[in-house]
Amino acid sequence: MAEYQFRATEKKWQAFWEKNQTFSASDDYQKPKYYTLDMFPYPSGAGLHVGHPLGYIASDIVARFKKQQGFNVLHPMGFDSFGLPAEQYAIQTGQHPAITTSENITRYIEQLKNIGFAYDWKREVRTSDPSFYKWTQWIFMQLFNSWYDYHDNKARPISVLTEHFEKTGNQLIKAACDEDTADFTANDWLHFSEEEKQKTLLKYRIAYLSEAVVNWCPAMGTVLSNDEVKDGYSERGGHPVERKKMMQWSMRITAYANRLLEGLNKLDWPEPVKEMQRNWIGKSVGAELDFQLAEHKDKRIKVFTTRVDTIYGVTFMVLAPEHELVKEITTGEQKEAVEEYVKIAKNRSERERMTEVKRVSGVFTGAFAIHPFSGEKIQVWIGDYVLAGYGTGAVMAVPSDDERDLAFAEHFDLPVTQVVEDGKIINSDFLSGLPIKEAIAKAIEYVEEKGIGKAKVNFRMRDAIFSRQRYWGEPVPVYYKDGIPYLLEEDQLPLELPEVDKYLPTEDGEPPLARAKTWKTDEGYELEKSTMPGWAGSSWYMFRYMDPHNNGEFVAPEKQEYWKNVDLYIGGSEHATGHLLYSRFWTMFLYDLGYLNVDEPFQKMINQGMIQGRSNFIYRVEGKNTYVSKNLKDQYTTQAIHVDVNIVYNDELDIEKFRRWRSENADAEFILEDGKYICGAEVEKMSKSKHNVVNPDDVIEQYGADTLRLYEMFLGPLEQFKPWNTNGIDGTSKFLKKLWRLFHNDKGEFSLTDEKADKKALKALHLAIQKVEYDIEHFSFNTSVSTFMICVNTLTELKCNNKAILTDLARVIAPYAPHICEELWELSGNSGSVSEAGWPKFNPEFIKENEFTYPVSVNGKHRDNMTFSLDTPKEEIEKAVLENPKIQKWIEEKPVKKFIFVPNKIVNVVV
RNA sequence: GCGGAUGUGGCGAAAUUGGUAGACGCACUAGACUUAGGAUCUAGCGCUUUACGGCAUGGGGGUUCGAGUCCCUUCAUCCGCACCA
Repeated sequence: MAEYQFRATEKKWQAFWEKNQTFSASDDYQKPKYYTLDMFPYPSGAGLHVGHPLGYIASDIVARFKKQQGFNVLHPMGFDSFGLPAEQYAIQTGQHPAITTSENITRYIEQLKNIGFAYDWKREVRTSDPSFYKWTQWIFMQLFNSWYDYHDNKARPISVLTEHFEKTGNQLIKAACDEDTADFTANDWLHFSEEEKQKTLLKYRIAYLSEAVVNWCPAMGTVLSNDEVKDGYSERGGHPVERKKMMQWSMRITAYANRLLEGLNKLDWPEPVKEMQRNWIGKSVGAELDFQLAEHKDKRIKVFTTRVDTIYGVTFMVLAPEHELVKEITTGEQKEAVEEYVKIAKNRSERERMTEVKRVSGVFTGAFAIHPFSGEKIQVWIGDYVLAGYGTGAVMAVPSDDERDLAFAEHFDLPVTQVVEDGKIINSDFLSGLPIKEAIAKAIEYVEEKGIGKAKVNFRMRDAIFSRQRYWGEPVPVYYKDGIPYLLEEDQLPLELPEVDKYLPTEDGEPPLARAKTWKTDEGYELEKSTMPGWAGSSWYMFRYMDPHNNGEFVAPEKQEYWKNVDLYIGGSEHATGHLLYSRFWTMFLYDLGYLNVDEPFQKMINQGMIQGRSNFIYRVEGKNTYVSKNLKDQYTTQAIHVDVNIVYNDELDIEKFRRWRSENADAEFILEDGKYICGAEVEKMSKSKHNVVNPDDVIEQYGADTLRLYEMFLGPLEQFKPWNTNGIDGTSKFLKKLWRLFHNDKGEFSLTDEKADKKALKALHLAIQKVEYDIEHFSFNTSVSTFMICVNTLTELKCNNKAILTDLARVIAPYAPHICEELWELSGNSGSVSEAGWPKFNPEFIKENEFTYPVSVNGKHRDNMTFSLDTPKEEIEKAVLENPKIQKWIEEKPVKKFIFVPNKIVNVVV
């Protein structure tokens, strides 16, 4: 019998789709649109493993399904191709990252095409391509040229701001700006020098230059992330790292904090991701208070608190060691101790300081502050549990009500005053007796009246540092004149990466771009040497797919208006606070300036779980080239060794392949159980060194792309993390063979008839149609595969060869297993792609029952099944049930208390 | 410490509104067929019991005629955030 030839068939249809551009999205604005997108991958040198396509398969199913339903589907793929690995490879080998990256992308595309995705490859984008990053640079220019107006709550051109300055100075403007921005009048502004004007504007620009604290590694000449610093030394190389202030580009994302928070409510996203973003933004409502210092009447310590009501419980204050007042207020006898403490704290990374909760440390500055309410003198300490970067870098300590303050007070024997009892304020003068909420309101009122402080909303989120001292990223389109940054002209974009001799920083610590022969404008001005971070390109790429070849705009307005935003976004939840927040920020910004008609990039999102590796082990008898099977290993002293999972089947080692795997295995000996060598197994991350990487190409070679697609979906719920295990794949492979046989007779000839359709067969088909529609709506792809299996089994049993039913079946399975369904569709006498054949209409008539088999219970325990037609009245059912001897047996002549009858569900007799 | 998730056969899992727990698949067992295949088909497959039954969704308790599902409590595993004032 002719079996299904998956290799030839899959290649045939992949070529067909490519030739006919079956999945190219048209700009047919009459049709309803559907935009489904995968988080684009970074093309790593290792290629795709079997875990990568999980989310891609899910979105591909949705894309194909929507296309069959008549939507104009946009389903593109591209590459996030700037990044560190290519740069590090370049440092080691001298190969230009562009070459490495392009080779990796070629491999990725081959692998992706092999799986048969319905991507519109004509729209592919690469963030490292100058035609793409031209627009990343262009967006940076818009960010530089804008400020955030809190009055209208949107970004506006910087020209509007300068007009304001010319008329009224900066005092009437509610704008997002640096903390230290001084007031000035229109007259002041007019008399500012060019330099002063530009420096002032920098404090307002959304993309701005300012000093930021970074982890600086002098030996490597680079900035390191918190992650790369361990105990004050670089993770790689072990060089000392210091916290250093550097001029860095930043993004004023904090201006958007409220909108980023509010916007979450209208998004159809997984609740945990929204929650993570809410926590990251970290809005807290409270007040900012000024504490006057006892010895320096002109100096004040500003604190932020959410609990003004506990003000009478303040018994001391703590400053971050980096706080600017520390030096000024420290008294002579405390000077040495304070300096010592500051020095130690400086060497500890932010992460360390935040991690070591239990270690209480601090030093008294010798200074006192005056309590603004009671007028008492309270001690001012420094302690590294207070972070310079959050709030004002100082706290009013309320040890009675805050655990950390209490630990500090107990450790240093500082006073504690109880101010809250049973949710009411006590020992607090005019606040005493009030519930917390009312006390907060009253205290803020009082504070504002007295000019001690004001109500304030504080955010945990900080502005995002945008500079990277790296080579393989977008150059920043900025040059410097007299130390002031200016933008290039638009027609100078893209500002392409220069050639450099090495991809390392220079000896004096400048970024790699400083190595370029000329990194200057035509007028001879120095260009910016840092590059943009990885998230720059990925923050707007979803709009580029709408119009990927446009050389005059990042996207044509009419195209963006049609495609709007992404209807369904699929990717990992690890991007919850990075990529997903930055893309929302840039989208809102571009919306404010009128370049987009949506203010959110991704309407709906789901997170696919990661697929982990499943490693296999063999057990080598110590000192010998002998391996013992898993269940006998306890009889020997053994050493577990990772074995390539690709030569193990259902945990049984293929000994012949093992002998060929490595030369030293050729004469290995084996101690078998039941004639087999059984391997151990463990779930670990997929990695080359653990020999547990499964390449989709190998699975496809052996089973076909359709089997891989079905199996990945069948593996379990999409969102769940799960180990890859090839053991179950035979099931889906068998299913496709059965599907093929359904269309063929015993001799293997294709044979369908036009005989009248069997009712049971119609029911089986329509149950499947209904189920698939439901499952795609609910992202429950695994149960759809089960439904297909049930349907095919039923139709096989019924010996169904009705053409109408089976061609409909091919249309229903097509989104999941497109290659085989295309072939069956064609064999059935149709031309063109099954993806253009529409979606079969679900008819509830075919699955309608006229009787129902009820589980009959007594006191909730199932005792029998009874079948009744749907129009049987309740009384008749009750009579029949009570007369059923099997039921009577359990009632035992006790009186019936209640008769519960739920139509189409259950019958329960309570006695 | 805070937050989130998850816990169901030998394994992956299903159960949409509280209504016959374990669909579907893997593995396993027995059988059939055979140009011997990692093929196909049939039957069985949670535990326990000769059987009728009884017991089972991490443990304990509760609500309900009825709980994997709701509530309380507890344990375990995984993930995220972390002195956030």
